[in-house]
Amino acid sequence: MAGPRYRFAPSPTGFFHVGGARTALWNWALARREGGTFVLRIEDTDEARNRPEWTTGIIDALAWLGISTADPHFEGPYFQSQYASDHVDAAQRLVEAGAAYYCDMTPADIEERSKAEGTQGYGGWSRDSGLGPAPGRVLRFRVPAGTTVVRDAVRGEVEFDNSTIEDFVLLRGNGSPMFLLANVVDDVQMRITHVVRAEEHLPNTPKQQMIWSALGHEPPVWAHVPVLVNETRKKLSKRRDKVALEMFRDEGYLASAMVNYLMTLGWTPKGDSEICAWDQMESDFRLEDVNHSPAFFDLKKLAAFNGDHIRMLSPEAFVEACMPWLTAPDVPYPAERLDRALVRAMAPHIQPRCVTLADAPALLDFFFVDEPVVDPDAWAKATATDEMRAVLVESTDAYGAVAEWTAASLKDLLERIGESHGLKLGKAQASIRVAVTGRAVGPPLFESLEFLGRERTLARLHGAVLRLA
RNA sequence: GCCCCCAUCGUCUAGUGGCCUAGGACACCACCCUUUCAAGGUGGCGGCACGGGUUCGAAUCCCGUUGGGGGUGCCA
Repeated sequence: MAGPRYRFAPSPTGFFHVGGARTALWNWALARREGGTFVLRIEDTDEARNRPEWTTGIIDALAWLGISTADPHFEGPYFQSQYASDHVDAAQRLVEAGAAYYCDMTPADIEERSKAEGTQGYGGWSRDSGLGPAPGRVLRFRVPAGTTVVRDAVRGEVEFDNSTIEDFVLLRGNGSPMFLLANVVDDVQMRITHVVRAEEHLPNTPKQQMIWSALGHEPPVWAHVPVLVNETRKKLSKRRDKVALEMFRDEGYLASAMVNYLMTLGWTPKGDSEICAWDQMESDFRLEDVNHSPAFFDLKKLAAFNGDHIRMLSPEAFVEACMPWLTAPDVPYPAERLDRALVRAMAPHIQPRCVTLADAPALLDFFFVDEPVVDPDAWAKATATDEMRAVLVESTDAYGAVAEWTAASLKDLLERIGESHGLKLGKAQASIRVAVTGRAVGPPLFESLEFLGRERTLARLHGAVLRLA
């Protein structure tokens, strides 16, 4: 496919970082809207190659976000490790062009010498020693005098004085290429036109840009987007923070909500609402509009987005999305007891009560268990007074004799019984609710009773009346 | 140390010299609605880091200070 080529280059670590997810999404939106290509290049290491599940994890996570390998705009995955010989070849060309030289100083040598001279870092001491390649010698880039200007789509022009950049290492003493070199060589070879990545890479960009030039190519369009931070304004880290996308997926966050939240962290869609569909965001997203400052990854706001997106689902789609949670191993009923039609009927009552899909089972499980597990505190509160107990007993009798088993008539009946004891509906329904569902809170009671059915409701009420004695 | 980036309510942001007595969203609080809990509705709390300029006029432009973050490895 012609058009711009955006590359996304994650390194496999066993989980997919939410910050990486946002960068992927922004690249994806751009590549698609501009009729270009999203190039996935896995920056694998030895460890990653021994753990293929790390790579499939990345692909799965991208797919969950809607970044599909089957899409015509998707290209890859490539693996950096496959191109190691190209990296070394490129380094050779740099030597021939005089843009790189060999250096035999070890880190200890450098420290000693800089200490002696009272300077900082490597001073380019081997620049003109004319050393050839040999084991233990590193290849360094000969940083030219002058300044390097990085043209960045989100930050504008960033100028670096080359004298502040030391002659960095291209090839290690054992001949293996450094990340910086490998990265550029791959980008050149894959004809990458746009590099959109996290801000932490900005200080290394002049180095990469110099390699691009030394290799005889125009550098790509750079774009350094702000990092995601935690409440202490530090870069999100796996140790302290919840950063694995997979974890959110497994906890019942909707992909659409995750995508919406991530897209709008550091960028705002045109319209008057930040709750926004993918197509809209894809057509609105501009690097130029991305914020310059780090953004706090706010779990509460994510939760709010998720609730909104759950409510936006059609009842059918909601049921479908909930199924994995409603049939999970830890659910208190056998999975085959789940009544999908019943869930569908209850869906409008369940949706506004879910922050995540994982909340659904607790709102519905009383339908599918033989006997609900009664929360003792809730029971005690709901049967605390003589009036409340009387309501439970009388409504059990009345429900046994009711002609029409509908939410409306059940409500009507209970309302009257409650009034005769000076209780409003809110109080009067409490004991019935706990008796039938086991909990003090849940979906609307009378609708639930209607769907539960006369027989099962009455059985639970009789059991509760017995427990009163 | 040196280099780079950043700075609007607690948080995410709108804002590109007059429309700003700074708008929205999340969170929080109150009230309304109500069949518990939610959802929904209405309202409230709350911010341009500081100091100098430029200008008739600055959240917006410039300089400095302070604060925060990142980079600076034979890590990726």
